[in-house]
Amino acid sequence: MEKRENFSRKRAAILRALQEARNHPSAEWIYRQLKPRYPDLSLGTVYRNLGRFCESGQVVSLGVVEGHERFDGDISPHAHLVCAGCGAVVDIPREMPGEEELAAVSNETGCRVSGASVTFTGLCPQCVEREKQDGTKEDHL
Amino acid sequence: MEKRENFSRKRAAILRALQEARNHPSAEWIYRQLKPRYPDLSLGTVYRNLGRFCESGQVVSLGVVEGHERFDGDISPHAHLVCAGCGAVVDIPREMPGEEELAAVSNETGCRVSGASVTFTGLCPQCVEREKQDGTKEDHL
DNA sequence: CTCCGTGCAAATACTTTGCAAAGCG
DNA sequence: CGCTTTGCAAAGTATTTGCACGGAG
Repeated sequence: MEKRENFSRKRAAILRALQEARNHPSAEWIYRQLKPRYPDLSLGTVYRNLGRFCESGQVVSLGVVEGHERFDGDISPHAHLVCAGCGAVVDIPREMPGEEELAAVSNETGCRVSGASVTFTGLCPQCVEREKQDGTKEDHL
Repeated sequence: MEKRENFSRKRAAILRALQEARNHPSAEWIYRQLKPRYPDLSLGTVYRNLGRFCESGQVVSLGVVEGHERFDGDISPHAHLVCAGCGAVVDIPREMPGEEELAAVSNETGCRVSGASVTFTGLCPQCVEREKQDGTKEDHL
C-alpha cells in the first residue's frame, strides 16, 4: 500500500499539507499551496480527496466560513474560534462534551448523538491587536 | 414604524415565518412557505431580508447544512443537533458557555470571544425510529 | 488488461446583485 | 417627491461530476 508511487503521491501530499497546516485551510488554499510542487494538480482532485478524507474520518470539516469550506487535519477533540475580522480559524483548547454527555443528550432528546462541535465567534489575536493599533479605528461610517 | 403596510408586509412575514418555524429553515423553505400567500414574493427578497435580520441580530445563521444555509428565529442561547440522516436541525436544551467562560477563553487565547455555538451531530428522533423499524436496514450496499 | 487516481472542463446549485418599478408618507 | 422595498433575471462563485488518459500490478 505504500508501493505505488502515483497511487497516492498527490493524495498523500494533500493530507499532509492539511495536517501540517495550522490555519484550517480551504480546498483552494491547499490547492495553491501544492500547485508549485505539483504543477499538474487539479482543484477537482483536491476536492475529491478532501471529501474522501472526511468520509474516512482522517479529516474534519469545520463548515463554511465566508463562502469557503474549511478543514482540519487535527481530529483530536477541540474547539475553534472563527474570526469575524479576517475569517481566520484558530484552535481553542477547551474541554469538549464527552461520551457521557453525548449519551445524556441522547437520552434526554431521543436523538442519537454521535459527535459535537464547539465554535466561538470573535476576533483572533491579530485582529484584536490591529484594532488596538488603529486606535479609535476608522471604520465608523 | 408599524404604519406603512407594504413597508414591511413581506419582511414581517419572513421574520414571523422564521420565528414560528421549528425546523430552522432555509431561505428556500421560507420562500416556498410564503409563496402561496404572497404570490409575487421573490426568492431574492427572502435572501435579502434574511441577511438583514442576521446583521441586526434578530435572527441567527446556523451555517450551511447540505448546501443550504439554515436560520434560527429563536436567538435564545441553545445548542443544535444536525441529523446526519435527513438534514433536520433540532434544538438541544443545554447549558451554553456563559460570559464568564467567553471571558476566560479570551484571556487564555488572546482572542476577543464574543459568542459561542454548540452543534451536535447524530440522528434526529425520527431517523432513530426509522432505523429501528427498518430492522437490519436496507442501505447496506 | 484492469483498476485507481487524476486533469480538464462543463455542469450544478446556492446566493448575490443591478436595475427599474411600486408602495408609503 | 423622496426614500425604502421588491421582482426579475443575470451574474457570481464554490463545489461536483463525466469522461478519457496515465500509471501500476
